[in-house]
Amino acid sequence: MHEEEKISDNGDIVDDVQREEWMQQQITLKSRLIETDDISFSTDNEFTGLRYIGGVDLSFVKDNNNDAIASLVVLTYPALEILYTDYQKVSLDYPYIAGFLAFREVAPLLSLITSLQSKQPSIFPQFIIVDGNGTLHPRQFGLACHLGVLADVPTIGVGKNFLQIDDGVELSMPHVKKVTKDVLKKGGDVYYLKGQSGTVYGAAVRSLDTTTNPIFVSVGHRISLDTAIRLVLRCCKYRIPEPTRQADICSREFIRTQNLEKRQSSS
DNA sequence: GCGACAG
DNA sequence: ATCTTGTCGC
Repeated sequence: MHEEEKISDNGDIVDDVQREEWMQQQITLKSRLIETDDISFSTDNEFTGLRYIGGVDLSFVKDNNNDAIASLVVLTYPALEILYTDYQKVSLDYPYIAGFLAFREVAPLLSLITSLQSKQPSIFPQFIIVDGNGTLHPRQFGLACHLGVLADVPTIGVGKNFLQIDDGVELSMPHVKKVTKDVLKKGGDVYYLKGQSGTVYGAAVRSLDTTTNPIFVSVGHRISLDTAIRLVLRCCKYRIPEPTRQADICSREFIRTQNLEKRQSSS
């Protein structure tokens, strides 16, 4: 019993063949990726014309790796008030594997987006912040890119932890961890994550003066890195930008009420 | 070969 | 991602 496969609770297997196929899909879809501003509002200081911002996230039920709550919220800009929330209980098909997060999470998120599109197109978000990386990825095609391309909507990737990329010591975990603490001294400070090849994958950003740990911002789709960073900073009331923070709160809240119902029905 | 590894 | 209370400080 010696295997290099990852087996999820529902029996699906991810072997080297599957990985290879997924890698090809990422490379193929990447040809459709747009890394420049292709948005319906201005990039001036006020972001004139920007009114609706989306956020997506998944939360998990403890003791169960396959069942999750996917949520989508729409906030107003610049007030950042919640205008719309939707969530869906989903059962995931594949386990989490670094570099292949999209194959686990993209389907339910896409479903929430298309649902909003048909239900209330008038408040459809002008971009969506995704809980996970975009081009800050070994093949420069993380979840935020994947979702952006499939939905054809501008997206920004925001990760809470750094994903190691194989492109020189500059992008090694220890180096980034050190430099990041050294360079990011106040809210709004930015450190570009550039590999030995010269590629800029994304940036470590300090959200606020009051928070030390950076967030990792990268291009998702149809937004340049610098615009993405400016937008994310405008969305930060706390370390995590409001769109994904509210989406996270939304799905956790649902899980909490589910647990309460269980207690009541079993007692 | 061994460890690292978004959520 | 999730398991988890208090606690130190502005």
